[in-house]
Amino acid sequence: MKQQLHDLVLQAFAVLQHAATLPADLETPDFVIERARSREHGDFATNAAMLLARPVRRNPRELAQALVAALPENALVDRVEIAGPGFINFFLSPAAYHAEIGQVLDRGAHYGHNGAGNGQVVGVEFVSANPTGPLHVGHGRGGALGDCIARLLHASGWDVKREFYYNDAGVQIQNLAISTQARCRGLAPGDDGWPEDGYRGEYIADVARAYLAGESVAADDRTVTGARDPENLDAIRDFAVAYLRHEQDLDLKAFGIHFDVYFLESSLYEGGQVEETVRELEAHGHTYEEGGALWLKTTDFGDDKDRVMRKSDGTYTYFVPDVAYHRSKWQRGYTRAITELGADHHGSLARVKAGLQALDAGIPKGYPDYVLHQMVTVMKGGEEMKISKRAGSYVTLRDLIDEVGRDATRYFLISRKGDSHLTFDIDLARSQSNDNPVYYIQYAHARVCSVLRQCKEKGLAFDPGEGRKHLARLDNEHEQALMTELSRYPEIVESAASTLEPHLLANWLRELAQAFHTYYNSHQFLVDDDDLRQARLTLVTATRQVLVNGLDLLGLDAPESM
RNA sequence: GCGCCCGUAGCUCAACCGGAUAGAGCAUCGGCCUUCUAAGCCGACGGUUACAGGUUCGAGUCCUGUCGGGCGCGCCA
Repeated sequence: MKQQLHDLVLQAFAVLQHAATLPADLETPDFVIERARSREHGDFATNAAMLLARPVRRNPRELAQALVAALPENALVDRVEIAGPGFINFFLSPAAYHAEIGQVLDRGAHYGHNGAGNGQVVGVEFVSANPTGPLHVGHGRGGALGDCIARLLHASGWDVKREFYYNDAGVQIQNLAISTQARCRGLAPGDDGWPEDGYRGEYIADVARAYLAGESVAADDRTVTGARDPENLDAIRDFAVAYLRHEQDLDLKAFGIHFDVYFLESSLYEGGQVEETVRELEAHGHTYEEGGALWLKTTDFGDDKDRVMRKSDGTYTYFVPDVAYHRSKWQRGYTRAITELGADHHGSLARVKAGLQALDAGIPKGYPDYVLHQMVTVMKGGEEMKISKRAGSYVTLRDLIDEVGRDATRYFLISRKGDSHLTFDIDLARSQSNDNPVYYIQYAHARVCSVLRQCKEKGLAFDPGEGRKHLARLDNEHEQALMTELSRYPEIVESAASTLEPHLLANWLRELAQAFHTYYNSHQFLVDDDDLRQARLTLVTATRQVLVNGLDLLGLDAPESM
């Protein structure tokens, strides 16, 4: 709808230029078509005339008159009004909405999708937790965000690759190995001989038990069996990494997330890509030696100070493999890359971007797109919840899923903009009542299903193909409100995808559900009047389709009964 | 000290990359079940968008400054 109106205004603009009402060399203003907020302003409005006013030095309302007069006839538009400082308000015809209902039914699961991505490859990296413990709430937020972004981009015509990157070799992994070894020896946190900064969570004891029992765990296409030997640190490390990766896989599965690629940091070293990256940076003259270390001149690319790449002991700082990793994304054909991280890592963004630019490899400026999320505070019984039994020092994703279920967890983590802190209220998320937006939305879907079931049981005729002929019977305010809401869906998907902000969709779904519930309470659908019943059930069927589509983009179920 | 993010109703948060009278939910108060699921609906109350300037037809949104909160500033990851 929006696009069609946009085209109409463009045509009017061209007409005025042709008639010399507007200068022929005038650039088309960057006008927008937007939804009118109140009913009296029609369905859509454009600011085109107000934007023209300045360059041509004429009264905006006068220009609006001219534009309106030049608008081509179109079946979508009933009438056009000029209002306020020069807004052009469009009042759509009922037929415009009926056609949209037809679109919903015809396109089905694809309604709302668009081709913006044009089949290009986009790599979406998210979660990327190191295998040193169960996933925590922050990973959950990143996971829900990344997964929904991936779904939105897929629906927008991108070829999406979901990627999980993890460090399987560094200092933290060594710490994991030592901690597990201590548990193997029967030590507990606080005991003499317990490693300083060792991982204190109870889960480490589980790893040690499994290792000593010689259990086998499968992760990342390989199976590792516990060697039982408490002295073999390498074997312990291998086993612990596999064990915890397996655990994380279970967490992710329970959360409804899958990845196409698991990328190991160690592979960058083994494949020589870290070395290559360093050589390229040196070859392009963006490095220098000082104090026995190798530095990268990241200040040439917007960082606030230069960074050490290779320490004087010969090892690399962590950002070098980060650069090598993102270089590999580019080399693997990801014309676009999205990296989802906790906001506590925002300090590394500038240097990774700088490193990529310093490669002079044709990587676009600004690559990759970073999406950050702020912290999550978990509240329960009016108090902040900080610890879990298994992990000790933090609330795990599994804790949340166990407490409130997968759908509520996903919804609550996705429903707020990433860059503000999130308070996760467990009591609210658990409540199976009108307090809970997840159930509110799903209940709308279940109600539609229930109505359609009853229709069948009562032996009443209903066929969407037939109902489409009678949509003109939908003439009350609640039906109009619902149709208007439905027609917004493609715009919401487009907007959420292009801004990488799934919360727009989460919030809108609530509005759609509300429009449906209001309608449900004010009008009977299963009426005796055949044509009217067919029309109403057709509208309700279209509503169900859009609910299903929207819930799916958030990774939520659409239950048929509740 | 420097950098990034945030500050909107009592609480949790929206506000379509500058638009018209700033919206929801929760909480509080009051109504609606002999009718397709009351996990629902309707209504009321609630605001100087932290503060002060600036930009323009028009600012919660952009710019500057102040205050308050979070995070980051290592030859740690």
